[in-house]
Amino acid sequence: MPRPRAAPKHAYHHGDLRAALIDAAVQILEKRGEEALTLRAVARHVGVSQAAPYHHFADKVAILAAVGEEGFLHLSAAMEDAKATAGRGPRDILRALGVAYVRFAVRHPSHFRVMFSGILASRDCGSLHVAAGRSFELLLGAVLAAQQAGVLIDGDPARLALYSWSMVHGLAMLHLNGVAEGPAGVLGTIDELAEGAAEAIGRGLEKRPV
Amino acid sequence: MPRPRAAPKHAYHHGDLRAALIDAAVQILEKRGEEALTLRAVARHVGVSQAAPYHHFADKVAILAAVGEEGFLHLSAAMEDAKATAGRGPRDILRALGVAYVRFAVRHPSHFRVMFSGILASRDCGSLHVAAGRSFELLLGAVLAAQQAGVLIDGDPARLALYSWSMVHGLAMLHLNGVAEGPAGVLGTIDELAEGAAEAIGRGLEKRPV
DNA sequence: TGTACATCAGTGAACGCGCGTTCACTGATGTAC
DNA sequence: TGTACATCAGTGAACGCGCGTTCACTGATGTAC
Repeated sequence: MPRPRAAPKHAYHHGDLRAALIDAAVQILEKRGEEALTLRAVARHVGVSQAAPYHHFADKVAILAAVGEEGFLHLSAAMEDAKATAGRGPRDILRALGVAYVRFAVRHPSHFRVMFSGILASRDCGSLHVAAGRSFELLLGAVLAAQQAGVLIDGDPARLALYSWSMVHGLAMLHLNGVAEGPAGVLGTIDELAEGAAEAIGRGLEKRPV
Repeated sequence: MPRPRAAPKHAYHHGDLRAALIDAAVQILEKRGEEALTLRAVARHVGVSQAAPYHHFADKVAILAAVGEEGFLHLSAAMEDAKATAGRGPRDILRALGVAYVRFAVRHPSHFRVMFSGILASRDCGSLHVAAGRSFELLLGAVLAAQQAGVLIDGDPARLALYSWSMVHGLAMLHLNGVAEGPAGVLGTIDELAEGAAEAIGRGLEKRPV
């Protein structure tokens, strides 16, 4: 995203402090973990006074919600992308969506963790919920299309979508916790595992002749 | 006025403070969430001085690790139980294990969250890792048995176990975040969803004639 | 074009708070003799 | 059986710390005239 104007080096005004604060929050999470995320640390990271963030976020929860929302927006974009470049069939699209989901989680672990840290349970995060809903609807649309094409079993499409989601969400979470490489040993790259998981759930939900 | 001898209602020594502290930690997590879990709050909850926990846990991480370990032990027990009371076939056992996993998560959400909060990544938690490993080996054993019975596809059994695990883990996590009832609408009880998910992954990994 | 002024986005100091942890201590308990 | 004593498991006070948040302020910016 091109910034409108290169800010003078030591301007009193930052230019786009809000975005910088969100970036800083993500970087702190990435490098030092959830415990280390404080509003003061965020302000320090950007090089701004500790009171400055309050001009952009009401409180600490608000900046976390912003990180989560950004995450869901990126996730939706990644899924749209996957859909656009996937193979022809509705099953190819579903598979691609699943793989894209895991890839997103691996590439943006801090966003991902915030997205599912319970922040969704907070009230007054309308735009967060909108962003999250959009991701789910993308998946739901793909399930519906596959059902209409007759390649997926019948039944509540939201339920099938939830199963697909659960599959890749679980893999992503276990991977992020290092457990996919822990007790299970070396099983392959996360991309391979994601492909395999998407294949497995696709197979589990496909319609087949009796 | 002669007072009756004060009954030793409140003994100086607690009896089993360690266990009481773990219980208190779980209850605080349950009622007030992760943020509220402090060693001082735990001590307060038990009615003991704030220094007392240090006779049983080296630091705050240690008590979390203890909660996690307890969780994995309970999970293993629940899985053993499910295995023992499941139907005859190896596929029935796998399904029962999956359902038991989700049930455990729903019934012990605080334990479950701690178990997968990244605590597994901490060093010096030998017994935690042993307990976690045992759960995974239970699942792995069931996968192996099913493969040997010829009802599961070939391939690295650890990988198939990871897929099964991911399926139910994802469902449990999404449910705990309230998202399984959120965008997806009312899809049924979590038990029904767990059955469906276990069925789906079982179907996805089953061996079938070409 | 110049200027007064409202508004915005920062600053720096301060507040009260609860935290993790340590310390010297003391009451309770178990055991050797 | 009684007792001295080591050990254990508590207490209560204190430490330094960093946190979230608020406040009165001030420099920068945009705009109406």
